[in-house]
Amino acid sequence: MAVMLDKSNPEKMMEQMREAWQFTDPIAIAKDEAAAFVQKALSAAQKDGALPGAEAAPFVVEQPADPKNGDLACNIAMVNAKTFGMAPRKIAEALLAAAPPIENSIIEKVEVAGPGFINLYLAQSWFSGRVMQAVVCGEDYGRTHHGKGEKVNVEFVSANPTGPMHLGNARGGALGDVLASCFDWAGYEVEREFYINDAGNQITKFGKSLAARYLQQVKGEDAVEFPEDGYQGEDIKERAAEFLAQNGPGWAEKPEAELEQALVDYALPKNIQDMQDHLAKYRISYDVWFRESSLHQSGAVERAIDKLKALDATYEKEGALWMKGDEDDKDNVLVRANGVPTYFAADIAYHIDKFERGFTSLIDVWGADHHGHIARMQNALTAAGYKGEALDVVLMQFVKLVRDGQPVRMSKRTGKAITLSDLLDEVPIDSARFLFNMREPGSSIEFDLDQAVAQDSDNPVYYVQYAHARICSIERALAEESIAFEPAVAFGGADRLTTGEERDLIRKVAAFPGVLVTAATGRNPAGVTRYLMDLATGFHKFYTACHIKGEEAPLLQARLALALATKNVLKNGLSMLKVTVPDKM
RNA sequence: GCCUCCAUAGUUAAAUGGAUAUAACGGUCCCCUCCUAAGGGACAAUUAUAGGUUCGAUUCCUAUUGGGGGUACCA
Repeated sequence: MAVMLDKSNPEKMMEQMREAWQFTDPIAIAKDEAAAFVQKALSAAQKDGALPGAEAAPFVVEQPADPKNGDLACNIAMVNAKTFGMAPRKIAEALLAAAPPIENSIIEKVEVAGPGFINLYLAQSWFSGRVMQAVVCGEDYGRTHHGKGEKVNVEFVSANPTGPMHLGNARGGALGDVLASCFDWAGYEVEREFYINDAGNQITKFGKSLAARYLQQVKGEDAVEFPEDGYQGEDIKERAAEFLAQNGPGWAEKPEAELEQALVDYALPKNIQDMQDHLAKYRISYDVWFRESSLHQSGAVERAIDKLKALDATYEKEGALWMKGDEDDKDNVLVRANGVPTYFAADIAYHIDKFERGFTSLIDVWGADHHGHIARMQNALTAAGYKGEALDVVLMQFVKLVRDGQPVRMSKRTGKAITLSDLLDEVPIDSARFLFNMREPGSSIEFDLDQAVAQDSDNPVYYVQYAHARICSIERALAEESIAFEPAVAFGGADRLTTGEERDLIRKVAAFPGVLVTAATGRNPAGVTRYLMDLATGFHKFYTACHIKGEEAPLLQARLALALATKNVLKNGLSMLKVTVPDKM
């Protein structure tokens, strides 16, 4: 990280910094340096006999929750109390006695603390560097090469095209889309995908439901019985009515199968178009819309079944073809006794297709009700000769809508179950996307409508956006006094950023790239929203404690640099969430 | 029954096995002569129960209690 900077030429200096720091995770680098420092101390202490020669247990360097315990802390002494047969504090002291010099390193001070932690304090130059890094890297700040370009497929929403999308799809949409962004920023090559279930049982049921509604509208409500397991929704009636208006009542005389097919051919593209429109309004655009029907047409489903047969993973019983389960997992039907493959069989073929398209990691965002499907999918993929564990399912718990503290089930306007489209009519997109990503996928959400529509600080998204608007406001106030940002002066003055508020904010700014890596690898974008709220808090505290306008040049420029660094992080973070980034509020 | 996820302030939620368990909302107060008070600050309040592993457990293991989900030739 040592860079020879040309301070006489600000442009060149910025370029040099960018080259040195772009796509790096400063916290990860600092941890590595700290670990190397401890490792050297260990070798030296063992060599001169201060510590026994036994092989040391693995240790970690982490960021303490409270900065008064250092910027970084190492637990090596505690984990080796047994291996070395010594008290942790004694081990830590022996290590520090043998430690290499810290001059010209990012470490400023090291001490033994608490039960035997080695606490490391980072040098002011490290803090200054982090401010400048976030400024010069601009809209790329936060991006890393962590994923090394690995191909990741994120499939989410994949709602049935037989009706409108519901609240679970709203959560899945926000979650999957932002998770995909996290992979992108963390250096993976990611594709967003929607799987359209345009084949199989539910389409048959769709056709029968449409036909029954059509015939009811032609012949009268009581003349035709509606199928018991049919789709009850109003949208089915509406589609049937549209078809009737366009094609007349003549279809009532045709064979039922023909009528059903005609209705599906009419309604399915409309429903798919609606889903695409609503998701686009929700700021989601997919790279691939994959049709289940294409797997049946191309023979991929048959090929998948043949493959499993050939590998002896199946057996026949009572006229059906069964897939053998794992020890804990039950056996499942692949091909029904009537010769029709199950959804499960098509899904196996679908995931094999993803592998064959070159993805090494498959992420599926599913509702919690699909939980039982995970193990059998992974087993089936393994049985078919693929890496079953490369399929990673993010299970999402349910959404409960709440207004005035009371659960809401139906829309006031339509009197029907609330759809994604209803929600977006009522709640700002910014709110919805942010709030659905505040909770971890595994915990159920109480989505508070009052909070989501609130235009004040009750709404977390405004709190974060306000921090950005405040920084823009500072820039405007400075511009009125004809003060512009001067990087060289800022860099020179950055060693004055030593107050608690300034240092806390710098630590948070430096954490951004690592937060995105953790969100991607942990499949948990909630880390990003929480981080942004934390960053906004850090900025608001800095804003209250440290003035910019009116200070003398070096300090003013250094603090302005910190504000601009924060602005870049807020902007990049909110953009990832596809939340708007206002200059003024 | 079996499988699985969950249980933390009044409420909703944080905490890669670490130091005094952290925030928001709600409650009671305080701060605009100052770059936006959509902000900042103070106070009170929490790990379901019983064991175990560990130098150290909200976190891991076992049991119990209480919730969600699954357990179809549905998707």
